[in-house]
Amino acid sequence: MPELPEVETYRRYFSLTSLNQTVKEVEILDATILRCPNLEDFVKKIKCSTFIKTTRIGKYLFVHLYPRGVLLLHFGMTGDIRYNRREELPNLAPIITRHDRIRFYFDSNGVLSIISQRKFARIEWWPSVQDCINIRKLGKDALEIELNEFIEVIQSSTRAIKAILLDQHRISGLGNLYADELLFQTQISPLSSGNQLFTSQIEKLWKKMRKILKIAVDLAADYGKFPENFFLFSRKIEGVCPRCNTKLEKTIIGQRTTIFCPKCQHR
DNA sequence: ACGGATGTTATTAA
DNA sequence: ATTAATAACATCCG
Repeated sequence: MPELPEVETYRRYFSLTSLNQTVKEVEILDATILRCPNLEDFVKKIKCSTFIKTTRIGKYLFVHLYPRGVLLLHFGMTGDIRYNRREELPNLAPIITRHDRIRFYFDSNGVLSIISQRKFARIEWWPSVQDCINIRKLGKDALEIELNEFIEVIQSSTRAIKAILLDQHRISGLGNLYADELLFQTQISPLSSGNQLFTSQIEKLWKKMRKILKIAVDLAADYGKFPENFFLFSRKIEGVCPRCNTKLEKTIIGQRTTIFCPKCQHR
């Protein structure tokens, strides 16, 4: 679900289906994900706008509006988008549409639905992408950050490396699953302090991070198609290390369940 | 029935 | 300023 590769996949889907379309109506099925005090005001900003471009930074998808502003889509723990022709909607099974929260009806006969099962998603209007990044203090995207910046981010912190990787203010895009994947593939303990890692280890992390994310993006974040040596297939609390067969350990870092091999991933 | 889940934010405290 | 711990958000799944 929605870490960087998933959001990039949504972005591509959005671009293929909903770009250069003008919003005729905004349907609010559940306002929770808007976190917006004034729904009318929100609708007014979107209505009659055209979706002209998409940008993704980390787990955030931005949709540029003509004539003004951008729409931020964040999916939280669960979420998706789905495009239909208007006449298809009534015929869709309830299990498909059950968690649709917001719908954009275009002046073509298309409809884009924003799905959020747990309502942890957020949709916000911003004047520009940069305003949003500045105010939310969003870190560089995991596929954009350069090696020297990455080294600086890691080495300037005493925190556990896993907590740094998950901190969207430092690097944006990695979530719990990919952070564990990355640390396993680089054989680095999630408990290692950032400032205690060797530069060579951080360089390895950076290269592997790019590699893993690119593979995932190329496979449209479809786990079923991932290389079979990926850690996520072994990442279970009762699991064993695919490399050495040692029982995997579980701990909590950065408020998130962390699973790693105590033998392969040295501190 | 209860605990946990791929995410973020506010609050509080050290 | 940085870090860490905790709760909250809302729902589904096993």
